[in-house]
Amino acid sequence: MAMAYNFHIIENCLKCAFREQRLFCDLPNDALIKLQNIKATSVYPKGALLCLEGQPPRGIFVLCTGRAKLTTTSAEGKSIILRIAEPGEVLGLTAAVSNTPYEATIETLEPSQANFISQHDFVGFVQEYPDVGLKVARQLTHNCKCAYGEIRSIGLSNSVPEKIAKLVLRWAEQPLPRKNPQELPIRVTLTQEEIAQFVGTSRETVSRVLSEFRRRGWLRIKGATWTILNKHALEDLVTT
Amino acid sequence: MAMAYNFHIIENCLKCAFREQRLFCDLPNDALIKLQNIKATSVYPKGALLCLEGQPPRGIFVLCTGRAKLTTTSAEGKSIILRIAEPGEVLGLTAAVSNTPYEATIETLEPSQANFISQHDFVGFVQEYPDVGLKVARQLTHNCKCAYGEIRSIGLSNSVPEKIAKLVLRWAEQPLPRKNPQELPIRVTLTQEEIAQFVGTSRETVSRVLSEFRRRGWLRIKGATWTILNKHALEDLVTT
DNA sequence: GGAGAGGTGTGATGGCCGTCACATCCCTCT
DNA sequence: AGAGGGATGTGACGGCCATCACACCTCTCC
Repeated sequence: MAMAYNFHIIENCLKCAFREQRLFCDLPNDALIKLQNIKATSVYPKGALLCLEGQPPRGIFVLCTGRAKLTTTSAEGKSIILRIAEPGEVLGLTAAVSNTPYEATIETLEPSQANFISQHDFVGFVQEYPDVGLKVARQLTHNCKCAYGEIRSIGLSNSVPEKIAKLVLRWAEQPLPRKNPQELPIRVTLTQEEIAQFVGTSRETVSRVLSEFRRRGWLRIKGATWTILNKHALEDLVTT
Repeated sequence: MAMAYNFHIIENCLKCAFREQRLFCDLPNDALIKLQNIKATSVYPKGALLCLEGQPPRGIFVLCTGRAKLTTTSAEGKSIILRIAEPGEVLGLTAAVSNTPYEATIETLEPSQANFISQHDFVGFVQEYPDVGLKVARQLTHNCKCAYGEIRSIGLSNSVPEKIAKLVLRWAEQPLPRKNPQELPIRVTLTQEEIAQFVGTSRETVSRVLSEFRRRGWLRIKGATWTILNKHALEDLVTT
C-alpha cells in the first residue's frame, strides 16, 4: 500500500495548518506550547484500536488525521456504532473527565495520526489553562448532540429504509466535487455490515434496501463512491 | 392538591442542605455567592415546560427539587425520552455552551424548584470561576453517558420485554425502604405511554409486557408503587 | 354523583425485518 | 494464476410487534 509513503505526519502543533479550524487545537500560544510538550504523536494503520470499551482511562487522543469509529458492544457480541469521529476531535474525553472506563471502543477507519495525552497530564493541562476547559466542554456538547441525533435516528424512525436514507443524506452534506449538477457523489468507506450497526439493523436488510434504492434509480454505487441521483426521493422517505 | 403547602423552597444556595451532594452546587464560597446573585428561583407545578426543543437558548436551569423528563420529538409527532433528570442536575447546558437551540423539551414530572441563570450570566460565571467549568464538564459527561446508555438500550436489545426489564432494574437501583427481603418496592411515576417512549415501543406493547410480568409473578403493580417479586427472572431476561 | 378525560387491558390482523442459507463477486496474498 | 477470505446479493420463512379497535377503570372537576 503506497499510502504509507505519502502519509504526512504533523509533528508540531504550533505549525499545524489545521490549527485554527479545529476545535481543540485553536488555543493561545502558551497553552499550545504546553500541549506540544505533553503530547505523544502516533500513526496508526486502518483498523487500529485506540482504546477498548470498559477499560480504565489512560488518557485522551486528539485525532489529527483520519477518521475513527466509536462502537459499543453488548454482552452477546452485537455492536452498534455511536458515531464516526472526524479529524480534530478529541476522543476518550468522557472517560478522562469523569475517571470512569472508556464508553466505547475506538477503531481507525483510515490510516490516522493521533496525539495521545496521558490522564495525568490532561488533568493538569485543563486546570492550568481555562481555555482548554472550554474546548473540552465544546467537544462534550458535540458528543451529546451526536448521541441525541443517534437516539432520534434509531428511536423515532419507523422503517429501516428511512434510517438509511437519513444516513446517506447526512453524508451528502460533505459531498465530493460534483461534475453533473443532477448527480451528487459521496464517499462511503463503511461496509454494509457497519452501516447496519449504525442504524441498528441487519446486514442483509441494508443490502436489500440499497438494492431497492438502486432499482428505483435513486442511487448508484461503485465501490466506495456512491452517487445520489434523486435526492428528493430520499428526502421524501425521511419526512414521513 | 395539598402538595403546594408542604413544598419547601430553597432560597439560599449557601444554606442549602444538599449543597455538598450535588454536582453543580458543591462550589467554593465565592462562586456560590456569585451564583446566589445571578440565579432566579422558580417553582413549577407538575407538567410544566422549562424549555422547548428547537428554541434558541435563554439560559440554564439548576434543578433543585423534583424530577424532569427530557424528550425529543420527530416531525410526525412521535417522541422519545432522552432521560429523566434528577435533583441537582443542570439542564439546558448543551444549548448554552454551544449556543445552539435546545436539544430537548424539558417537562417537570413532579412539583419542582429550579434556579434559572441567563445565557449571559452563565457565560460570565463559567469564565470567572474555573471550578464551574469543571462542573459543567462533569454534567456534560453525565449527559453523554446517559445518552450512550439509551443508545445501547434501544439499539442492542433484541426484544421489548428485555428493554422493559432493563428499565425496571435500573429503577430498582434506588428502591423504596423494603419490608420483606424477598420484595423490592420501587416508585414509578411514569405512565405506560411514557415508558413506551423511553424504550421506543408502543403503549399497547408495554401494557402487554407488564401483564406478562405480573402473570408470571415477577412483578406486582399497585398505582405508582411497583414491587419486584423475582429480580432474578428479570435479570435473566436481560443477560440474553 | 355524574360526566368526561386520561390511563390501562386485550383481541385480531398484517407487515416488516431478523435469521438461515447459499451463490457470487472482488480483493489480497502467496 | 489460483486460493481463500471478506463483502455483497437474494430467496424463504417465521415471529415480533405496530396498529386499529374497543372495553373498562380511575381519577378530577363541576
